[in-house]
Amino acid sequence: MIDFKDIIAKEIYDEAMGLSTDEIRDLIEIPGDEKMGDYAFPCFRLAKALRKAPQMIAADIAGRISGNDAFENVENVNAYVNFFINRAFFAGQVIDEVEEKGSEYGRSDVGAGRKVIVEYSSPNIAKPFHIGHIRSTVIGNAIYKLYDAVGFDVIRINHLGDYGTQFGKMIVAFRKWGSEEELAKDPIKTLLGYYTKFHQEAKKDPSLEDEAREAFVRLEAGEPEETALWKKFRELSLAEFNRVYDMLGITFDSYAGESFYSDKMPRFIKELKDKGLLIESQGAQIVDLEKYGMSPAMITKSDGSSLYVTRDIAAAVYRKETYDFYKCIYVVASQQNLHFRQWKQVLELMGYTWQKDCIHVPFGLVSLSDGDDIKMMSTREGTVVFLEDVLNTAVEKTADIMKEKNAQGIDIDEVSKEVGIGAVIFQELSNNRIKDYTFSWDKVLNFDGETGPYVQYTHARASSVLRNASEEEMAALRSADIDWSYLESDSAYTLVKLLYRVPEIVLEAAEKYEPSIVTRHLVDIAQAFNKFYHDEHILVDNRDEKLAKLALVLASKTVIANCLGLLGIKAPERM
RNA sequence: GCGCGCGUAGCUCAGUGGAUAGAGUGUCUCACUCCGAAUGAGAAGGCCGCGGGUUCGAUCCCCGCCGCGCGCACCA
Repeated sequence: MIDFKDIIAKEIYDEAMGLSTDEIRDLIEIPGDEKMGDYAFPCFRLAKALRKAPQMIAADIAGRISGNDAFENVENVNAYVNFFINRAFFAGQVIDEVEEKGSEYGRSDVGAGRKVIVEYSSPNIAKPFHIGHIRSTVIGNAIYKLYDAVGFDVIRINHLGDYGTQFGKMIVAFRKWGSEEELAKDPIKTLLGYYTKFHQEAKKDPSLEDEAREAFVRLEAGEPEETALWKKFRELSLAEFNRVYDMLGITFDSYAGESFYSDKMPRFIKELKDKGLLIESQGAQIVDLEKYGMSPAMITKSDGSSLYVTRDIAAAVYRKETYDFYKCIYVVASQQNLHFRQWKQVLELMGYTWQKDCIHVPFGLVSLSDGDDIKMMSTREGTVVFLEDVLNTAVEKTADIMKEKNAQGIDIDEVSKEVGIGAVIFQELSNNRIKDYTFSWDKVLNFDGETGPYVQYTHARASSVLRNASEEEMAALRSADIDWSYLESDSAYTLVKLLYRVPEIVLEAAEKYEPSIVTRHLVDIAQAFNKFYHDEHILVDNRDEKLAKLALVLASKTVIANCLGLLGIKAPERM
């Protein structure tokens, strides 16, 4: 694919500037306003070296460059040299490339031969899969797809929260108030009920907390009764989680959660002791991190049982030894920033220099609106919105809209799932992941404007246009020489430029662990396509013009589908 | 109190050390005898939290405030 920045940098290069072509390349900008050209080179930085006003330098450079096929015009405006691309030439280059690569367009192989682990979703067993969990699940899945797209070998791990004192609580609660029949009917809601009750009762009778810790100690020691209960909770929960994962189209390579590491911890506790890092404090074993401005990392509690950090240390080393990863990415809420800093510091102190390849990818908090108040979701308080309910409601609403619009010849059951669930995923991936947000039914069920359904609609619309072309014309798109000069309009050109940038957008999104970069670009493409669609008639009588425009429609459809795929969203042909 | 993050249009959010700071939504208009109106066009809406500093140039980088959120050893 043609690289304009490269061409421009070589044209601009002059020894007296004191800049390498790479440095020049980095200075090249894409102006916000199309009237300023497609690429622009600001000359402010050269003023000192050349001892000339930036405006003069720009004029000199613009005057020097001429006769390059890639550009229609090069001119200077104030201190900028503005480059105008030869539109027909450019459209041909981009559309041919998309046509040739098809579903591979946007992908690359920069990560070839290297392994990346993405840990995401990681819900707590025996607790509801609520709207807060959508973040790690959907962002993590998109990051997996992005890394896969740029060529890495990706291992997806669902680090289930299937261990810890909370299971002591659950076991105690079940023994005191539980019943098998209730549990079988609606496992998670029932378990949540026990859990909530435990916390209510524990306020009155604090000895319950001790009882719970004791139960967890017995679980960790492998006592049969506690282990059997724990296994039951885990199986019932996983079955429910899988229902949601199926709806979202998400799978994992490993469900090795916290419990998986329970028998791997003694080695590290010994190692910490041998390395002189472990100190006893109030009966517990800790690593002092005061030097690093952090509170201590607790490795074992005074009753000898393990903690989160301990299990994460074991998990990290196990993964390094098992997979020899290039990067291990943890998609976990920003609330746990301190935990990850502590944990990385402990690994560093243990001499594991690869801890630098462990990357915490944080995201903001989801809260609930409660009248005028905004509050956190709390499993303990029982104030949660279930993700499954959100997905189902979105699907129902989509089906209603489709019926309203008299969708005929369309499988409403199938498509309403693709669109409804796509809407929820898209919404989740729209903003920078670090932003907090308040869950709102109105927002998640809005399908107008910058939304998933809008992008999918654009895809369906493009598909519809292509259905109106004859088989012979569709075949001609692949074989015939196309006259790209029919794609020189502003709206066609804006669209072509956005298609062109997709591979670099995908790479940037992967490097920044930021799927919203793709989401935003996708919206831009959809907007540009719709503008093109309104501005110009595609199925015109002139065969050459029709073929050129159809080729652009086909390329747009391909790119939209590819990008939706990267986000884990389907691209329906009709809706 | 300390640490981390956030603060841009009424609301939800993009954005970059550079040209006149952009979308969506909401409000008010306009466009379906025409390839899909879940669409497009237009109007209106801004001390880019406040004050310093660095720079030829700061919404962006640095420092200090203010506001909000999260976190700060026997939860995860």
